[in-house]
Amino acid sequence: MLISDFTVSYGKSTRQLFSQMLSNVISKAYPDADIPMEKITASISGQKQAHGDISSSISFMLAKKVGKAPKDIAKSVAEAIEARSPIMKVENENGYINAYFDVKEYSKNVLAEILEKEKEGASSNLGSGKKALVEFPSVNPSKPWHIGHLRNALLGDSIANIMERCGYKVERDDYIEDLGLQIAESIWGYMNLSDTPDKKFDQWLGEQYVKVNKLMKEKDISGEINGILKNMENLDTKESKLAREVSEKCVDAQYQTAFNYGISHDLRIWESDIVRAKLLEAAIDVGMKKGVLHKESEGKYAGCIVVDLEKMKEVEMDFKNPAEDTKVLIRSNGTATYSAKDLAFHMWKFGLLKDEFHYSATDRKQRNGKQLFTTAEKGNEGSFGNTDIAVNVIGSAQRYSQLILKALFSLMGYPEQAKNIMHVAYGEVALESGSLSGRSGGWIGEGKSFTADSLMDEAKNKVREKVAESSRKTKGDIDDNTANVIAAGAIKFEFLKIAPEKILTFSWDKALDFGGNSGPYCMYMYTRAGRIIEKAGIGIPSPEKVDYSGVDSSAEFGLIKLLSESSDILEKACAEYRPNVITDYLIDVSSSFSKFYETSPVLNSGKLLDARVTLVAATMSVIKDMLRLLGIDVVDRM
RNA sequence: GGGCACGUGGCGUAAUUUGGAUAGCGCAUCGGGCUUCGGACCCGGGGGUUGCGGGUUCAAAUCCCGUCGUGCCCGCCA
Repeated sequence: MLISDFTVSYGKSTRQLFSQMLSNVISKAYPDADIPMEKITASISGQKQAHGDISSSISFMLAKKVGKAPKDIAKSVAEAIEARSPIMKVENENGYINAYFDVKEYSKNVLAEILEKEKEGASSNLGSGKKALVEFPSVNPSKPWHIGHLRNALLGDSIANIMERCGYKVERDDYIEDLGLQIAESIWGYMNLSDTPDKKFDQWLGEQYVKVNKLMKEKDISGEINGILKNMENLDTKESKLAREVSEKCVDAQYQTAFNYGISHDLRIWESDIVRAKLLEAAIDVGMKKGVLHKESEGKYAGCIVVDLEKMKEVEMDFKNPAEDTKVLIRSNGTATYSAKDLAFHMWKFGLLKDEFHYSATDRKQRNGKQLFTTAEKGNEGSFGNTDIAVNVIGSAQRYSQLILKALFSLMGYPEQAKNIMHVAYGEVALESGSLSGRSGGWIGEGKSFTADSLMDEAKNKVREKVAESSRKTKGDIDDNTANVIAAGAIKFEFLKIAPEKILTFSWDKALDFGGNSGPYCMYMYTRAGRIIEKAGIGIPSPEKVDYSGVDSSAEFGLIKLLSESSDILEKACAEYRPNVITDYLIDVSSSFSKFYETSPVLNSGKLLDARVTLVAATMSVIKDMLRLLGIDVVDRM
């Protein structure tokens, strides 16, 4: 039987085997205890510990039920268990039941599995048969991406990668709000300031936007801007056409940044096309017909279409926030609030409204090689939307509005969809001093600006510096593409290793520190490993034929056990929408590998050569694979 | 006023969702290691009452109650 015939990874199947062994003994010895299988499985701790290779704390739970001491239970259970490969023996210690692996057998199977599935990498069927639509970063088309937008985009991109690997059919969408006030202000500047674009368009536009906002404080131009805003909403006006044109130029410039970072999308969705497709009217219509929304005839909200928040409390338990009991969806002047637009957009996402979009393919190059589509005035039908899960990568500041959205879905009779709106609420990116405000231009900074572009430039400079100072063998030379890959890897890792919900306080020193727990550290271990394989000059032995009986050092077997967890790590990262699960694992694997090669020579290891070369190859495969999930490439030399 | 999130050595963080054996790692600091598979590395030392106070439990960073601090949110802004 091939390793790849296992439906779950070898590491996981070994743990399942242990659960089963425990369950068999326990159900016989303590038939009245009624311990469900899940409890047994949950009692088994991971492989990164000193007591046995895996261990269970189930005796403590049993102790209460059967009125015996945990130690005695553990002893009797451990003695009753019949070992089955790869679990070689089971012992009790302080009430815990510890299993020990057959090192030879376990090593062979783990490495064989990794090398057999080299191309596929870690895998899971968590999402098979389901579609997930991941929306990110949905930046206003009036400025360049700053480091806050970058955090959003990196989270979105890697979550999309992770879900894709878990079997979801993934669509990556970017929602572009080209009809908002910010754009009206930009357009005013575009029409009234005599500047001409002399740099990357998003940068130029963003700086101009800040100028307009300064000007607004000096003289009253808000009337003119409101006039532009109003005209923009009518799609036939020259203001509207200009807004779309300027926005497109800006988004194209933003996507140059995305390209440099290796972030890709499937579809751009324009707010003006949502208006064109009349999604909003359709959504409000549904809401009215279902009696969820109604038009107020008197009082404070006379003339508005609103939803009663008291009703929402019935469907959404967490909904305790609002000070008022009414939420406006359509203003008395007929324009839509953010919540209304969000409702319509999400109904489209779930295929609850007829898809009236026109789609057209762009010729924009993407790093993933896939074609980027856009909604457009004219175009074809497409197979977008119709998702099972909507993953929204949006700042935690918008928790409340995301909650309203979910509650609206519940009220309108879509409880399943409400449950499947996943808000990946990430903490803001803060500066050590000041804020990243777009309006006041905090992102421009003093000296270095806090844009994704300038971060990349700084990181590339740092990479070149590092190469020049430390490398004896690469002659201090590095091509631009390699510098880009390393710089992007460093930045991505740095951002993704912080748990999403935490505030990320940006500092140049930290961002450009390539030592310790960093992307370059993992990449470096990969290149070192590559050189070892190269020098060994025996290719990669077939794991089936390798003799692992010499594997005994804890560093070596520890690494092998760690490698066997990659699919579980993938699944955990996916279920929790937390790429930092993967960065942590990568640090573990990389430092484990580092310890291994410091202590265990490969090239002069005699009989162990085949086994160790195989281990090095498998480690490379896992590092590369996990980095790929984060959107990070490896390099051969650095 | 109400809601949500966060609080872990000097600094940055992991483990909290699913309670388990000695709270893991990086930076900084002190001391070691390149004629031995590339030093963006490794080894060792010092540094923690996991904000505080209670409670539950054989077992609490983790669960419950209270409290303090920080941030965000509660609009006919988006």
